[in-house]
Amino acid sequence: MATHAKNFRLIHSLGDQHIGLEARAQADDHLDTKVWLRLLACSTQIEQQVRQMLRTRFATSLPRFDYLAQLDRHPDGLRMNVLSRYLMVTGGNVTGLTDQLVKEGLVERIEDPEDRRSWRVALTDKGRTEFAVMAAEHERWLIDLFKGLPAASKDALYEHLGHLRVHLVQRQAELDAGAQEMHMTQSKRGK
Amino acid sequence: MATHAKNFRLIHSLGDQHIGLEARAQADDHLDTKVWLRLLACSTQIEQQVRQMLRTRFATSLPRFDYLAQLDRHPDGLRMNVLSRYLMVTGGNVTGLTDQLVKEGLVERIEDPEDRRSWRVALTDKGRTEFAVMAAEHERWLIDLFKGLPAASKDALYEHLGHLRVHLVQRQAELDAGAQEMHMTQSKRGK
DNA sequence: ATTAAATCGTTGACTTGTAAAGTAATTGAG
DNA sequence: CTCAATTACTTTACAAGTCAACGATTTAAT
Repeated sequence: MATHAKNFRLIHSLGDQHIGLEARAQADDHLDTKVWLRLLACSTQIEQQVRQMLRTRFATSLPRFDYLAQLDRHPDGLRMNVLSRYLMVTGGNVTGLTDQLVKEGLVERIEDPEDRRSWRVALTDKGRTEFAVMAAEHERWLIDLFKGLPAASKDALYEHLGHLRVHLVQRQAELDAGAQEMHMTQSKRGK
Repeated sequence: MATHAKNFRLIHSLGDQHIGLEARAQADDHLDTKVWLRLLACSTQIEQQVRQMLRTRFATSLPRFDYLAQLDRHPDGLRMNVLSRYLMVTGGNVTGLTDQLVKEGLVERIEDPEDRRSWRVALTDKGRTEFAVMAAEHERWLIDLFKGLPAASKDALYEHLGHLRVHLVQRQAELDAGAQEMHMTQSKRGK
């Protein structure tokens, strides 16, 4: 059957040198590099599928979905500042997304009485309702995507990605601290 | 010391509900969703750092680096078609990147005598030389980034991400086959 | 109390990505 | 052989991200 033949060719190709972004990882690459490329390949592939589904099913995008998801966790709203850190994007980007979502009536900007520079963004009722629908379906997509992967693999991935996450946050903090240190010594040099 | 205090706060916050994109994963989310969000968070975080380094050290970007990396693996060049699949981006995007890299003299378009629709792109000598420098440093960054993560975690990640990758390719093939099937039955409906 | 520095959100110029439509060349069914 | 479908790349319009510079406000050092 055609289906089977195609599957076979694709699966078999995993034994070869070419599997997308990972192609550049070969025997001569360091393990760290190989882990990173494999991580990136998995992430990109899932991302593409989720993006596609959000577009076709809800005429929306992953960044918008992530934005709403963060606000959904914070019924009192978030300062744009904080939101940009959670989303791991720059402030300018959050400004743009906020403009869109406000225009669509899913989100509102609320003045912060304590700091007049600052805005707080929060879901509107409409935003909360629409997000709930999308989130439910989003979860079904993922369950379907992972269906057939052994539970042990999922557990192991969850576990070890957790370690990696902690490690990365630590490294980031070390870097930030180093930059901070450098900045301070530079400031005091004039004394 | 300020450094220590800052580190402590950041690391400690991992026990709380907020660690970036992963914030939206909580107890009520399905394991599959949590694995995905954690994967995405790790991937994004590493990506940001690599992007930053490529920019400050080499005034270039991750997409350009990935593009050159693919060509470096293929001394005879690649059809743009194939390259876009390896990079997991659309053809239009490859056209744009190619234009840039050709203008910068890192890459050349070569006519394909067998198919006049088609181009083959390959590294120039300059491109090959410059890429070698970047690739070496890129690897050092990653080694540094992963330094301190237990080797066992790296191995486990590499292993399990491999399973995930195979699984995703299979699922994708099933989807494609399904779409193909549907397309065929539609075509034959007129018979 | 003054003022320098840091912070908050916005803006603008630019890059990178997508989707959809277009052009040109190739393939294949009848 | 012919013509319809497919394929390869390009183009266009737009979404989403970056960085750097800016005005307004707050913080903090003197």
